[in-house]
Amino acid sequence: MQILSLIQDRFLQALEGWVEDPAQYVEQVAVARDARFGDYQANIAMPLAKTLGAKPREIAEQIVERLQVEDLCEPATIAGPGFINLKLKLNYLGEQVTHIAADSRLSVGQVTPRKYIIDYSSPNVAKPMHVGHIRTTVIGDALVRILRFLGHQVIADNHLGDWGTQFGMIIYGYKHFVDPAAFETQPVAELGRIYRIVQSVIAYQAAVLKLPQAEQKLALARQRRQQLDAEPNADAKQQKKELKAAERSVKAAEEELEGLRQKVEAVQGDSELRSIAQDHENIEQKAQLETAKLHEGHAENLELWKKFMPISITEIESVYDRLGIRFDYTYGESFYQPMLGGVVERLIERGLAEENEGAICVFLPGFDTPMIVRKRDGAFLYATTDLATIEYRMEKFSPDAMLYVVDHRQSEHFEKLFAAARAMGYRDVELKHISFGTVLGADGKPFKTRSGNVLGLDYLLDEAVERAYEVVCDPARLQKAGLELSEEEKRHVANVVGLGAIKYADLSHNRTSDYKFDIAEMVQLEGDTAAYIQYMYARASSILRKAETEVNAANVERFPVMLQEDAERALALQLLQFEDALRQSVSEYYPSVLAAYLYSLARMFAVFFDQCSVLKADSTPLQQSRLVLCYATRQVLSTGLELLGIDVVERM
RNA sequence: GCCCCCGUAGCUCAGCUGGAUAGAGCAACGGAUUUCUAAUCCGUGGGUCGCAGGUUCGAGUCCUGCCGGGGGUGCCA
Repeated sequence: MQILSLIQDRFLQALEGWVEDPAQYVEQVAVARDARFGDYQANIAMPLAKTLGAKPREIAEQIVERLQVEDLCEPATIAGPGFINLKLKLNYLGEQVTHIAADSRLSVGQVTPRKYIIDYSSPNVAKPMHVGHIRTTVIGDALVRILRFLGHQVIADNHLGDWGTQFGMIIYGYKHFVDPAAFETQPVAELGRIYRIVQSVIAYQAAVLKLPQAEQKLALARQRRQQLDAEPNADAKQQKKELKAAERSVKAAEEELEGLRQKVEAVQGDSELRSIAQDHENIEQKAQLETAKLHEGHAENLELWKKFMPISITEIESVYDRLGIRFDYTYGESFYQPMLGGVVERLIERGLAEENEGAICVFLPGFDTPMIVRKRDGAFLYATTDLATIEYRMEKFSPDAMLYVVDHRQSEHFEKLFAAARAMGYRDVELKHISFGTVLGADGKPFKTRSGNVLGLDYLLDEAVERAYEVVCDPARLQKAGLELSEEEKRHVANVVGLGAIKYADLSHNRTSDYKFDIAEMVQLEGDTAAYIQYMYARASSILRKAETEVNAANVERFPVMLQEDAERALALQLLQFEDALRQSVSEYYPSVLAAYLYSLARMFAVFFDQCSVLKADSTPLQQSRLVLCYATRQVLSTGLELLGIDVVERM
């Protein structure tokens, strides 16, 4: 049920043969901004007034005269300068609610299928997953689910970082610091420990080298600021500007210095790390050497890589299992590695790439820096891998679209990548970077612990589930709600609510904005949260369980929907807009549109619940009508949440 | 230097292709409970939509400049 496009079609018919290019005006038909105006509004008389050379209100009258919507709407009204307002008929609304309730697809039509490849999550193997992986994983998963539900063919591809420099670090660490017993019993934890050792020492050694320079930079910045203070410039505006700039560089230098000192302190304050740092000079280069050896096919390193891969992947998969996320393919970087030389050769052959300062570069119009596909030392880069990936995917899957769910910092990379792909001849495929903002901590800076470490994703999920348990399974609350749950059920509910809280907090924000990751807030379970929506689902389920009349998809036709109260009408209208919400959420790939729709639906159900008693309704037909509303709401809520990757429970 | 993104209520954020009096949630205050699960509902207060111009019948939304914040910027991913 695409109610909006249905109404737009009627306007199209009304305008056809009268105005030129009516389609552009029909776009101006939308859901009413304010319910007092009606359900839908058409803002097309004003722009038409100009082209037709008449007064907008007269145009509006003519449109209304030509418009045929008697089967759907009450007579159209004209307001203000020429707004045309429409209100759906009650019996039409009611019939449509019945259709939704009776249909397993909730009256959502099938689209003309396209083939999508969605590239998301893509963690680096052998590095712990952290908060930074939430967005790409959760947004990508939601897009996969929604597109599939609409009838598209979707290939979910996890482009693992399994060939990068982190392996050199682990290989080096394994060769020198492994505790064989620990590796035997707890390989994941031991690899994590090794990785952190090497990473800290690399950061430490780099920091020690940079420290004097950073101190000098700070001193210079302070000096500059003092100078500006002491010698007023004739140009006051210029003076102010320079002073601001000086302030900024002082602040930046202070922060940089502080960061370096923390890295130094992290190692010097730990006797084991301190001695490792002393015994392993230039550990970064040594790790890089191990990476290079791996890439060259060095037997021992390749063996170690093969040994580490399944360990890491098992760990990553355990997180996906918790989150209910599945991929069709996990072709990591290593998969494309044998193709990279060929990609570069083809680029050169076709005149797209050339050597510059020893590197092979693709110069693209509109960019002031080239895309480098082979370094001076012969190594390939991620741009090379990404081009190989596009070639491979086009060859193997010939998709209509490839979406990359990757954070906004890589936008320039994707612009170049797509430009290069176009130059290679891939013109008929939609290539799109689904970029998203940064996850921030309470301080408004990228989410980290005080010590500057990132928190493991597993830990964050545990934390959310634990908090959810405290709130949802608070004994006083359960007693008040009259719920007796076994410990097992409580755990289940906490899990569903906690994981839902994390996913919803992410998905309900516009993906392009940064957002603050605050577990306490998202698991507070009030307001615009997953728990609120899940709660409304549970309440609807509860009513349906208690009702004497069993209402389900197979029998709803027998119970006509009557919409007497405003709350019932508003709920019905919202139910009708489900498909519009789904379509809109994937038109520019914003799952937040669906999240906002579901929250509105849940709110409208709450008002309905408050104002319209179902079990104590005045008559049996009215009760049955309301049961159908509960049933339809319940179905749309659970289906919608499922499309966001969020579960529901029958009682909570 | 150049490029990209952002700036909306005390806080966290919506605001689709320009449309009528800019919306939620949290926090504050006041109401509603012999509850179909009050994690609820109703109400009140709270805004120069960063600033200044411009385009338009109409601008939070589009254009230009400025201020403020963040990110990126040839051999990391």
